[in-house]
Amino acid sequence: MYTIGQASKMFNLPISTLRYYDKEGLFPNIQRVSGVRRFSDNEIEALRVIECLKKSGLAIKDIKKFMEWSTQGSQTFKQRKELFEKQKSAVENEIDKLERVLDMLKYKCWYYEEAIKDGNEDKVSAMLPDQLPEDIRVCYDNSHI
Amino acid sequence: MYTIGQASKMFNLPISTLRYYDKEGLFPNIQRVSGVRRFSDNEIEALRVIECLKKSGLAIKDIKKFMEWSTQGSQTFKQRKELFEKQKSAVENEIDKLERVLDMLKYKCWYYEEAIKDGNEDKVSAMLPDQLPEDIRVCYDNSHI
DNA sequence: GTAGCATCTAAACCTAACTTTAGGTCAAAT
DNA sequence: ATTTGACCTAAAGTTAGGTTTAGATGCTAC
Repeated sequence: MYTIGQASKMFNLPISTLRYYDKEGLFPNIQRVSGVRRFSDNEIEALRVIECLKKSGLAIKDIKKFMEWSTQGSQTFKQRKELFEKQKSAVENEIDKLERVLDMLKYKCWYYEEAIKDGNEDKVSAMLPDQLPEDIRVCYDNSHI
Repeated sequence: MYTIGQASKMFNLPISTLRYYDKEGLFPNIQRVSGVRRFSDNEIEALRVIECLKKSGLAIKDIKKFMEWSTQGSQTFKQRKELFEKQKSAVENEIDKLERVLDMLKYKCWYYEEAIKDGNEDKVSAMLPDQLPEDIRVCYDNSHI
Protein backbone atom coordinates (compact mmCIF):
# COMPACT_ATOMS: atom_id res chain seq x y z
CA MET A 1 0.00 0.00 0.00
CA TYR A 2 1.42 3.36 -1.05
CA THR A 3 0.43 6.98 -0.67
CA ILE A 4 0.11 9.21 -3.71
CA GLY A 5 3.51 10.71 -2.85
CA GLN A 6 5.18 7.29 -2.84
CA ALA A 7 3.52 6.26 -6.11
CA SER A 8 4.61 9.58 -7.58
CA LYS A 9 8.24 8.81 -6.74
CA MET A 10 8.05 5.18 -7.90
CA PHE A 11 6.86 6.17 -11.35
CA ASN A 12 8.49 9.54 -11.55
CA LEU A 13 5.16 11.18 -12.27
CA PRO A 14 3.97 14.41 -10.62
CA ILE A 15 1.32 14.00 -7.94
CA SER A 16 -0.92 16.29 -9.96
CA THR A 17 -0.72 13.83 -12.85
CA LEU A 18 -1.78 10.90 -10.66
CA ARG A 19 -4.74 12.88 -9.38
CA TYR A 20 -5.58 13.83 -12.94
CA TYR A 21 -5.47 10.15 -13.98
CA ASP A 22 -7.76 9.29 -11.09
CA LYS A 23 -10.18 12.04 -12.09
CA GLU A 24 -10.16 10.64 -15.63
CA GLY A 25 -11.17 7.23 -14.31
CA LEU A 26 -7.89 5.36 -14.68
CA PHE A 27 -8.10 3.83 -11.18
CA PRO A 28 -11.72 2.70 -11.09
CA ASN A 29 -11.30 0.76 -7.84
CA ILE A 30 -8.87 2.85 -5.86
CA GLN A 31 -9.51 2.76 -2.11
CA ARG A 32 -9.54 5.78 0.14
CA VAL A 33 -8.99 6.09 3.86
CA SER A 34 -10.79 9.20 5.11
CA GLY A 35 -10.45 10.85 1.72
CA VAL A 36 -6.82 9.86 1.14
CA ARG A 37 -5.99 7.60 -1.81
CA ARG A 38 -4.26 4.25 -1.16
CA PHE A 39 -2.31 2.87 -4.10
CA SER A 40 -2.36 -0.94 -3.81
CA ASP A 41 -0.59 -3.54 -6.01
CA ASN A 42 -3.63 -3.23 -8.22
CA GLU A 43 -3.04 0.47 -8.89
CA ILE A 44 0.72 -0.05 -9.19
CA GLU A 45 0.19 -2.59 -11.96
CA ALA A 46 -2.41 -0.25 -13.46
CA LEU A 47 0.24 2.47 -13.55
CA ARG A 48 2.65 0.14 -15.35
CA VAL A 49 -0.05 -0.56 -17.91
CA ILE A 50 -0.96 3.13 -18.18
CA GLU A 51 2.67 4.03 -18.91
CA CYS A 52 2.90 1.25 -21.47
CA LEU A 53 -0.35 2.13 -23.26
CA LYS A 54 0.48 5.84 -23.17
CA LYS A 55 3.86 5.25 -24.80
CA SER A 56 2.16 3.01 -27.34
CA GLY A 57 0.15 6.05 -28.41
CA LEU A 58 -3.18 5.33 -26.74
CA ALA A 59 -5.26 8.28 -25.51
CA ILE A 60 -6.29 8.60 -21.86
CA LYS A 61 -9.96 8.04 -22.63
CA ASP A 62 -9.12 4.73 -24.32
CA ILE A 63 -6.91 3.67 -21.43
CA LYS A 64 -9.91 4.39 -19.22
CA LYS A 65 -11.99 2.03 -21.35
CA PHE A 66 -9.39 -0.69 -20.78
CA MET A 67 -9.44 -0.10 -17.04
CA GLU A 68 -13.21 -0.47 -17.07
CA TRP A 69 -12.93 -3.74 -18.97
CA SER A 70 -10.53 -4.94 -16.30
CA THR A 71 -13.25 -4.55 -13.68
CA GLN A 72 -15.65 -6.64 -15.74
CA GLY A 73 -14.01 -10.04 -15.43
CA SER A 74 -13.59 -12.81 -17.97
CA GLN A 75 -16.20 -11.53 -20.41
CA THR A 76 -13.79 -8.80 -21.59
CA PHE A 77 -10.63 -10.94 -21.98
CA LYS A 78 -11.04 -10.92 -25.75
CA GLN A 79 -11.38 -7.12 -26.02
CA ARG A 80 -8.39 -6.64 -23.76
CA LYS A 81 -6.26 -9.03 -25.77
CA GLU A 82 -7.30 -7.34 -29.01
CA LEU A 83 -6.39 -3.94 -27.62
CA PHE A 84 -2.89 -5.16 -26.75
CA GLU A 85 -2.53 -6.77 -30.19
CA LYS A 86 -3.57 -3.50 -31.83
CA GLN A 87 -1.11 -1.45 -29.78
CA LYS A 88 1.59 -4.02 -30.50
CA SER A 89 1.17 -3.45 -34.24
CA ALA A 90 1.05 0.30 -33.69
CA VAL A 91 4.36 0.22 -31.81
CA GLU A 92 5.98 -2.08 -34.38
CA ASN A 93 4.95 0.40 -37.06
CA GLU A 94 6.21 3.32 -35.04
CA ILE A 95 9.59 1.63 -34.60
CA ASP A 96 9.81 1.05 -38.35
CA LYS A 97 9.07 4.72 -38.98
CA LEU A 98 11.71 5.76 -36.46
CA GLU A 99 14.28 3.50 -38.17
CA ARG A 100 13.72 5.49 -41.34
CA VAL A 101 13.96 8.76 -39.42
CA LEU A 102 17.23 7.45 -38.02
CA ASP A 103 18.53 6.82 -41.51
CA MET A 104 17.75 10.39 -42.51
CA LEU A 105 19.55 11.64 -39.40
CA LYS A 106 22.58 9.46 -40.13
CA TYR A 107 22.70 10.79 -43.67
CA LYS A 108 22.48 14.39 -42.43
CA CYS A 109 25.21 13.80 -39.85
CA TRP A 110 27.45 12.45 -42.57
CA TYR A 111 26.48 15.33 -44.88
CA TYR A 112 27.55 17.99 -42.39
CA GLU A 113 30.73 16.10 -41.49
CA GLU A 114 31.72 16.27 -45.14
CA ALA A 115 30.64 19.92 -45.42
CA ILE A 116 32.78 20.76 -42.39
CA LYS A 117 35.76 18.87 -43.88
CA ASP A 118 35.38 20.72 -47.21
CA GLY A 119 34.52 24.09 -45.69
CA ASN A 120 31.43 24.22 -47.91
CA GLU A 121 28.56 21.98 -48.96
CA ASP A 122 29.10 22.32 -52.72
CA LYS A 123 30.61 18.87 -53.31
CA VAL A 124 28.37 16.96 -50.93
CA SER A 125 25.15 18.61 -52.07
CA ALA A 126 25.97 17.87 -55.71
CA MET A 127 26.66 14.21 -55.04
CA LEU A 128 24.30 11.72 -56.65
CA PRO A 129 23.10 8.77 -54.52
CA ASP A 130 25.36 6.28 -56.35
CA GLN A 131 28.43 8.35 -55.49
CA LEU A 132 27.72 8.13 -51.76
CA PRO A 133 29.56 5.62 -49.55
CA GLU A 134 27.56 2.40 -49.53
CA ASP A 135 26.29 2.66 -45.93
CA ILE A 136 25.28 6.28 -46.40
CA ARG A 137 23.59 5.56 -49.71
CA VAL A 138 21.38 3.01 -47.97
CA CYS A 139 20.41 5.64 -45.39
CA TYR A 140 19.74 8.18 -48.12
CA ASP A 141 17.61 5.79 -50.12
CA ASN A 142 15.60 4.72 -47.07
CA SER A 143 14.79 8.30 -46.21
CA HIS A 144 14.08 9.67 -49.70
CA ILE A 145 11.44 7.21 -50.90
CA MET B 1 8.31 24.36 -58.67
CA TYR B 2 5.12 23.35 -56.92
CA THR B 3 2.02 25.09 -55.65
CA ILE B 4 0.93 24.67 -52.05
CA GLY B 5 -1.73 22.22 -53.21
CA GLN B 6 0.87 20.03 -54.96
CA ALA B 7 3.21 20.11 -51.99
CA SER B 8 0.27 19.23 -49.77
CA LYS B 9 -0.39 16.11 -51.84
CA MET B 10 3.29 15.14 -52.08
CA PHE B 11 3.72 15.12 -48.32
CA ASN B 12 0.20 14.22 -47.40
CA LEU B 13 -0.08 17.29 -45.19
CA PRO B 14 -3.10 19.63 -45.14
CA ILE B 15 -2.64 22.95 -46.93
CA SER B 16 -3.46 24.68 -43.66
CA THR B 17 -0.50 22.93 -42.05
CA LEU B 18 1.89 24.13 -44.75
CA ARG B 19 0.65 27.68 -44.30
CA TYR B 20 1.03 27.30 -40.53
CA TYR B 21 4.63 26.09 -41.00
CA ASP B 22 5.31 29.08 -43.21
CA LYS B 23 3.84 31.42 -40.63
CA GLU B 24 6.09 29.81 -38.01
CA GLY B 25 9.13 30.58 -40.16
CA LEU B 26 9.92 27.10 -41.45
CA PHE B 27 10.42 28.30 -45.03
CA PRO B 28 12.55 31.39 -44.51
CA ASN B 29 13.28 31.84 -48.21
CA ILE B 30 10.09 30.79 -49.89
CA GLN B 31 9.34 32.74 -53.07
CA ARG B 32 5.98 34.21 -53.95
CA VAL B 33 4.51 35.17 -57.30
CA SER B 34 1.91 37.87 -56.75
CA GLY B 35 1.26 36.64 -53.25
CA VAL B 36 1.18 32.93 -54.11
CA ARG B 37 3.80 30.62 -52.57
CA ARG B 38 6.11 28.62 -54.86
CA PHE B 39 7.56 25.49 -53.32
CA SER B 40 10.94 24.90 -54.96
CA ASP B 41 13.37 21.98 -54.47
CA ASN B 42 14.65 23.97 -51.54
CA GLU B 43 11.29 23.90 -49.76
CA ILE B 44 10.69 20.29 -50.76
CA GLU B 45 13.93 19.22 -49.08
CA ALA B 46 13.01 21.49 -46.16
CA LEU B 47 9.75 19.58 -45.84
CA ARG B 48 11.60 16.26 -45.77
CA VAL B 49 13.80 17.63 -43.00
CA ILE B 50 10.80 19.06 -41.15
CA GLU B 51 9.07 15.68 -41.21
CA CYS B 52 12.22 13.99 -40.01
CA LEU B 53 12.93 16.42 -37.19
CA LYS B 54 9.28 16.44 -36.15
CA LYS B 55 9.21 12.65 -35.88
CA SER B 56 12.48 12.81 -33.96
CA GLY B 57 10.65 14.84 -31.33
CA LEU B 58 11.89 18.33 -32.11
CA ALA B 59 9.51 21.27 -31.53
CA ILE B 60 8.51 23.60 -34.36
CA LYS B 61 10.38 26.54 -32.85
CA ASP B 62 13.60 24.50 -32.82
CA ILE B 63 13.06 23.37 -36.38
CA LYS B 64 12.71 27.05 -37.23
CA LYS B 65 16.09 27.68 -35.62
CA PHE B 66 17.61 25.00 -37.85
CA MET B 67 16.04 26.56 -40.94
CA GLU B 68 17.56 29.90 -39.97
CA TRP B 69 20.98 28.29 -39.57
CA SER B 70 20.56 26.87 -43.06
CA THR B 71 20.34 30.40 -44.46
CA GLN B 72 23.57 31.39 -42.72
CA GLY B 73 26.07 29.35 -44.71
CA SER B 74 29.14 27.48 -43.60
CA GLN B 75 29.50 29.19 -40.24
CA THR B 76 26.58 27.11 -38.87
CA PHE B 77 27.66 23.67 -40.18
CA LYS B 78 28.81 22.65 -36.74
CA GLN B 79 25.54 23.62 -35.02
CA ARG B 80 23.54 21.83 -37.67
CA LYS B 81 25.63 18.69 -37.37
CA GLU B 82 25.31 18.75 -33.59
CA LEU B 83 21.56 19.11 -33.84
CA PHE B 84 21.33 16.02 -36.04
CA GLU B 85 23.64 14.10 -33.67
CA LYS B 86 21.43 15.07 -30.74
CA GLN B 87 18.25 14.01 -32.51
CA LYS B 88 19.94 10.78 -33.58
CA SER B 89 20.58 9.90 -29.92
CA ALA B 90 17.07 10.95 -29.00
CA VAL B 91 15.58 8.63 -31.62
CA GLU B 92 17.87 5.76 -30.63
CA ASN B 93 16.68 6.21 -27.07
CA GLU B 94 13.08 6.40 -28.13
CA ILE B 95 13.42 3.16 -30.09
CA ASP B 96 14.91 1.46 -27.03
CA LYS B 97 12.00 2.64 -24.92
CA LEU B 98 9.54 1.39 -27.50
CA GLU B 99 11.25 -2.01 -27.53
CA ARG B 100 10.51 -2.28 -23.84
CA VAL B 101 6.94 -1.15 -24.39
CA LEU B 102 6.71 -3.86 -27.04
CA ASP B 103 7.87 -6.45 -24.53
CA MET B 104 5.15 -5.39 -22.11
CA LEU B 105 2.58 -5.63 -24.89
CA LYS B 106 3.83 -9.10 -25.90
CA TYR B 107 3.59 -10.24 -22.30
CA LYS B 108 0.03 -8.88 -22.00
CA CYS B 109 -1.00 -10.54 -25.27
CA TRP B 110 0.28 -13.83 -23.96
CA TYR B 111 -1.38 -13.23 -20.60
CA TYR B 112 -4.83 -12.77 -22.12
CA GLU B 113 -4.35 -15.69 -24.49
CA GLU B 114 -3.78 -17.91 -21.46
CA ALA B 115 -6.67 -16.30 -19.58
CA ILE B 116 -8.96 -16.98 -22.54
CA LYS B 117 -7.77 -20.61 -22.75
CA ASP B 118 -8.37 -21.11 -19.01
CA GLY B 119 -11.61 -19.12 -18.86
CA ASN B 120 -10.13 -17.09 -15.99
CA GLU B 121 -6.90 -15.32 -15.09
CA ASP B 122 -6.32 -17.13 -11.78
CA LYS B 123 -3.51 -19.38 -12.94
CA VAL B 124 -1.73 -16.86 -15.15
CA SER B 125 -1.91 -14.03 -12.63
CA ALA B 126 -0.48 -16.25 -9.88
CA MET B 127 2.45 -17.33 -12.05
CA LEU B 128 5.89 -16.29 -10.88
CA PRO B 129 8.35 -14.99 -13.53
CA ASP B 130 10.43 -18.20 -13.46
CA GLN B 131 7.35 -20.26 -14.30
CA LEU B 132 6.71 -18.31 -17.49
CA PRO B 133 7.79 -19.68 -20.88
CA GLU B 134 11.33 -18.47 -21.53
CA ASP B 135 10.48 -15.93 -24.28
CA ILE B 136 7.63 -14.48 -22.25
CA ARG B 137 9.74 -14.30 -19.12
CA VAL B 138 12.25 -12.14 -20.99
CA CYS B 139 9.44 -9.80 -22.03
CA TYR B 140 8.09 -9.72 -18.48
CA ASP B 141 11.50 -8.96 -17.00
CA ASN B 142 12.23 -6.22 -19.55
CA SER B 143 8.97 -4.48 -18.75
CA HIS B 144 8.94 -4.86 -14.95
CA ILE B 145 12.32 -3.34 -14.07
C1' DG C 1 -19.72 38.08 -67.61
C1' DT C 2 -20.08 34.75 -64.42
C1' DA C 3 -19.19 30.39 -62.17
C1' DG C 4 -15.90 27.48 -60.32
C1' DC C 5 -11.41 26.78 -58.58
C1' DA C 6 -7.18 27.53 -56.07
C1' DT C 7 -5.05 30.65 -53.72
C1' DC C 8 -4.53 34.31 -49.88
C1' DT C 9 -4.93 36.55 -44.72
C1' DA C 10 -6.10 37.36 -39.92
C1' DA C 11 -8.13 35.77 -36.22
C1' DA C 12 -10.78 32.67 -33.68
C1' DC C 13 -11.23 28.08 -32.36
C1' DC C 14 -9.90 23.34 -30.87
C1' DT C 15 -7.96 19.31 -28.24
C1' DA C 16 -5.18 16.57 -25.24
C1' DA C 17 -2.78 16.22 -21.36
C1' DC C 18 -1.45 18.32 -17.93
C1' DT C 19 -0.33 22.14 -14.31
C1' DT C 20 -1.35 25.81 -11.33
C1' DT C 21 -3.98 28.22 -8.03
C1' DA C 22 -6.58 29.01 -4.02
C1' DG C 23 -8.40 27.40 -0.28
C1' DG C 24 -9.16 23.59 3.08
C1' DT C 25 -8.24 19.11 6.32
C1' DC C 26 -5.43 16.64 9.38
C1' DA C 27 -1.52 14.44 12.04
C1' DA C 28 2.97 14.87 14.00
C1' DA C 29 6.85 17.53 15.70
C1' DT C 30 8.44 21.75 18.33
C1' DA D 1 -0.67 26.02 20.47
C1' DT D 2 1.39 26.51 16.28
C1' DT D 3 4.01 25.26 12.53
C1' DT D 4 5.21 21.97 9.10
C1' DG D 5 4.25 18.74 5.65
C1' DA D 6 1.33 15.57 3.14
C1' DC D 7 -2.84 15.14 1.62
C1' DC D 8 -7.55 16.92 -0.54
C1' DT D 9 -10.90 19.60 -4.23
C1' DA D 10 -12.69 22.47 -7.91
C1' DA D 11 -11.74 25.39 -11.29
C1' DA D 12 -8.91 28.05 -14.10
C1' DG D 13 -4.81 28.31 -16.87
C1' DT D 14 -1.24 26.49 -20.10
C1' DT D 15 1.00 24.66 -24.28
C1' DA D 16 1.77 22.71 -28.72
C1' DG D 17 0.32 21.99 -32.94
C1' DG D 18 -2.63 22.55 -35.57
C1' DT D 19 -7.77 23.62 -37.91
C1' DT D 20 -11.61 26.41 -39.04
C1' DT D 21 -13.90 30.49 -40.45
C1' DA D 22 -14.89 34.48 -43.05
C1' DG D 23 -13.94 37.30 -46.36
C1' DA D 24 -10.89 38.66 -50.38
C1' DT D 25 -8.19 37.95 -54.93
C1' DG D 26 -7.41 36.18 -59.29
C1' DC D 27 -7.25 32.77 -63.28
C1' DT D 28 -9.78 29.93 -66.53
C1' DA D 29 -13.65 27.61 -68.73
C1' DC D 30 -18.11 28.13 -70.40
